[in-house]
Amino acid sequence: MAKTPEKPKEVQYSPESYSFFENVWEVARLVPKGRVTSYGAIARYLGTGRSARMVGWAMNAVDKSRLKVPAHRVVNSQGLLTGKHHFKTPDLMQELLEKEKVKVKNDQVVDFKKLFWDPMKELDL
DNA sequence: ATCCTGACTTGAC
DNA sequence: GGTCAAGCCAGGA
Repeated sequence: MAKTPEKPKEVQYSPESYSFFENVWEVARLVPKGRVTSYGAIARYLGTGRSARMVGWAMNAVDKSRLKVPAHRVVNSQGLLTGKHHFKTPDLMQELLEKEKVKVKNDQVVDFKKLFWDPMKELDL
């Protein structure tokens, strides 16, 4: 299957699943070393579907929550380090990735497709 | 309360 | 391969 067109299904935005941010952090923390994932993948895994922006927002909240989340392993669907500018230093994200043997060229993850870690595929396997 | 912005994604042109 | 516009929801002014 190439891909699923779409199917938002029911968005579980119940008071119970209000821990959206926590879920994001949890999933992000599950990303293996040397792998990367995308905001949309996490969002979809959580069932939010198109609200991938909130994932990024959750990352911003990470710093506030003092939780240890490898935000550098989360990039956009293109494999571009869009969030690098929000790190302590703009180059920190790339350095962290390179430290994990992830090659980054021109703010873009090399072999992103290969290193891509899909929570839905890996966790729901 | 409204309005604007944003670490995004996808479809259409 | 590009660019443009719309959908998404939470926070800050």
